[in-house]
Amino acid sequence: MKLVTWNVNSLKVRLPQVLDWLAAHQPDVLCLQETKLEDVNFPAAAISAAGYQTVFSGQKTYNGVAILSKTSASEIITAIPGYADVQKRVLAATIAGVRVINLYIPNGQSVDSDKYQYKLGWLEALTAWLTDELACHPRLAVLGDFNIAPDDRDVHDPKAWEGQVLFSLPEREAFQRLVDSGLTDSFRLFEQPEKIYSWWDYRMNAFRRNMGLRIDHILLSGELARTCKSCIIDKEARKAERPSDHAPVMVEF
DNA sequence: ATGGCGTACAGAGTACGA
Repeated sequence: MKLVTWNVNSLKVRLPQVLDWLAAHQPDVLCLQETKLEDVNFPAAAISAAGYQTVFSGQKTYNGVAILSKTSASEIITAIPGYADVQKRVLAATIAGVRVINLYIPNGQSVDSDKYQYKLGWLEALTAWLTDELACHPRLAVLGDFNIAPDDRDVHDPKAWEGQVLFSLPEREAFQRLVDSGLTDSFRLFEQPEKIYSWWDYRMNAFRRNMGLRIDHILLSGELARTCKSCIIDKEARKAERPSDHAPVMVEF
C-alpha cells in the first residue's frame, strides 16, 4: 500500500500537478493539506475521472484537508473530538483496513504569538485523541504537514533556527510526546541521505540552495512500521513550474 | 534590514504561510 501526504498550497492552483502526480505514482491514498477551498468548490469530478474517490473538509482562503483514495473511505471524522476549532485541519478515515489521519497542524507564526499558543494547545488535544485512536486501530497512519522539524538533521541550519517557530523546543517536545503515544517516524526507519527536506521557502532561492526543513511527516503505528518498506520525499515535485513550497512524502508498506 | 515569494480576496493592499 502506498500512502502519501502533500501540502499543495491551494488545490485550485495545483490541481493539474496533483492529477499528473497521481497518474505517475498511482498511490493508494493521497492526503492533501491547504486545499484552501470550500467544499462546494472541491474538484471531485476531475479527481474521480482520474480514478480516485474523495473526502474533504475545507474552508475559504485558509487550511482545508482532503483524502484521495482508490478504494472507499469510512468512519470519517473532520475534527479532534471534543476540541472546538473553526479551522479545517483534520480529516480521518478508514481505507482498506488502515486508519488514515490527515493533519494540517497549525504553523504558529512566531514563538511569541497567540498562534503559537494555539499550536501547542492543538498538539496537546491531538496527542490525547491519537492515544484513543491507536487503542482502536492497530493499523494506523498519521500523516500531514506537522509544521515541526523534529531534529537537527531536519533543518538546513539548526543554529539559525534554534528557538524559532517550527524548531523551538516546546514544539519538538510536543512532537516527541506524540511519537511516544505509540508512533514511529517512518522516514527514520531507513538510512537516508543527509540534508533531505520537505519544505523550502519560496524566497531567497531557498530551494536551489537546499535551505529547507523536514516538517511533513508520516507516523506509523507499530504494526504498520514493522512492515514499512520505504519512506521517500519526492523532491522532483518541488522543481515544477509554479510548485507548492512542500514536496510529497510517500510510504509503502 | 523582519525584506525576499506565493496565494487569496479583491479589484489595492493586507493577511498569512513557514
